[in-house]
Amino acid sequence: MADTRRAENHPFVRKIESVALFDLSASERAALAGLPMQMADYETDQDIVVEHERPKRCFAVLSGLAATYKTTQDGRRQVTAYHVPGDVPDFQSLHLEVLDFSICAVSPLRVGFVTHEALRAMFAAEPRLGDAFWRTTLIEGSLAREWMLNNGRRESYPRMAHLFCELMLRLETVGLAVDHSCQLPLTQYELGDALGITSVHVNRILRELRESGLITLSGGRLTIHDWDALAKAGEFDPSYLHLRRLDE
Amino acid sequence: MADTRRAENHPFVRKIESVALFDLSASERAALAGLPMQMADYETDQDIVVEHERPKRCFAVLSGLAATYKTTQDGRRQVTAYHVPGDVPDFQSLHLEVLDFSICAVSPLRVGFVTHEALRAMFAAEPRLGDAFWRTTLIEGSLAREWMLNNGRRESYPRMAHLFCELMLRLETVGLAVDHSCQLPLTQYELGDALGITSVHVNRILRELRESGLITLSGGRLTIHDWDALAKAGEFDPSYLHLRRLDE
DNA sequence: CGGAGTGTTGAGATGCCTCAAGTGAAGTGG
DNA sequence: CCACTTCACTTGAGGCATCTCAACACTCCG
Repeated sequence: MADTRRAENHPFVRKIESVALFDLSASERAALAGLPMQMADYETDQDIVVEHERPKRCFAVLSGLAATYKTTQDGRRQVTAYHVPGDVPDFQSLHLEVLDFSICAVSPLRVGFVTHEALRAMFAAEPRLGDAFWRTTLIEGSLAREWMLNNGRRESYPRMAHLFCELMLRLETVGLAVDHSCQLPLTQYELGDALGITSVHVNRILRELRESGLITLSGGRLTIHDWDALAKAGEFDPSYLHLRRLDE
Repeated sequence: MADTRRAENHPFVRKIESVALFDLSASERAALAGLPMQMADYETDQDIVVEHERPKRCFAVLSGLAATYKTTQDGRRQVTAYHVPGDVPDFQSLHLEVLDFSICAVSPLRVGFVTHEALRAMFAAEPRLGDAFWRTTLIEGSLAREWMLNNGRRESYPRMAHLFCELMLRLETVGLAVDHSCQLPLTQYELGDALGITSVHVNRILRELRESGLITLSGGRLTIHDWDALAKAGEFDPSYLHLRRLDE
């Protein structure tokens, strides 16, 4: 009983259960929970992995927020994804040896490293888990496409509204948001890096959103006061998140 | 001998050989070449699949160019990827049942449909092929991130330069470009949809690129006159394409 | 010959950027 | 406990990249 409970709370088990299209067997659960993980802590703005590295292991976010980003030669930065607890942001390093992005902590961050070797052994023993992890990378691709549409074709007001809807929903699914309110320790500069705009402009749009009564973002906490209005402003349709409960 | 040659020329064999990290065995080659494919032809602007569908099969591009795109509610369009012969643009439908994007022909297009069933059977019999296809979806993810950086953080002149470099290189790897010149039947409107700008602005930037002596694009043909200068203008570093010959 | 789609160019509008100054809160060291 | 620094946030003013609207040219095709 104690073992079962421990497995349920294991980040991998939680993640795969929320993503897989099947119910986990006892042995699959045990395989996930039994993965040898090496813990590590990072402070805000520290990089976990950087572009051009050839990692021999992946990591799972255990607590805190992480961001994948790339930069231009003159140092302009684009965040391409945010990662919440349970995510395995560099999972692709298992198949693409050279990283084409960096990942940094956007808050104090705890991660668990798992060697490629251990993951490959697990997938050999439990092939359905390989499919489930594959699914997670495909969902990340879906988010990327939605970001491209959002950043490419929406002005900054709806763009920001859309991002807040996505983050709130994703944080809710991992229990980090209640009543449309969550910790969101992003600086305005970082928000700009995700939205492709300037921190100055972030500030102005944020004020507009606040004055419209849709949200407040201060002290590292985001609160959505009018979800429906925000979703409408951001043309937010969560189907691209491929959440299981919405699939049925 | 005749069989071997046929297998070599099969689009799946070519694609996987260019992407996989191992050399294909005879049985893997046979499995790929033996996949039952249903051919179909599309005219420019026709959709092959559309958002919210639940396809029971994937398709490979056999000849022509295809584009993945999404639209906002008011009909603004963002192209998120282009697909050259050999690509399997909706491969993810194998694991994500509902499509979150549409794919259309941007030129007369020939595709080959393969049922999910046949693909799954092949992966069960030849697990390494599953890994290789997985790799293709991860490479697509890498392209998506580079596009996000490009569209989010570069102005339209370098942005367009970057896109042309990518397309030329990808078309070269499938033998559709020689001497930095290739068929590229994109309208200026469509280019704008990929770059997140207006067709009017595409026209002006195109003129600048032409007047700088970097490229000409007319009559559906793109020619790069000064590759080094174009790559420099677009800050183009091909490592994100994960081409095998560049990996070593 | 006429119509439709694409490309071209101009002129004015605007969303977002740049630069700059100033506020406020948190942390540090004397 | 108070200067002092630092860093994020805030706001204004002017500039620029890109958009919108509009007219017109060109090519293809029925």
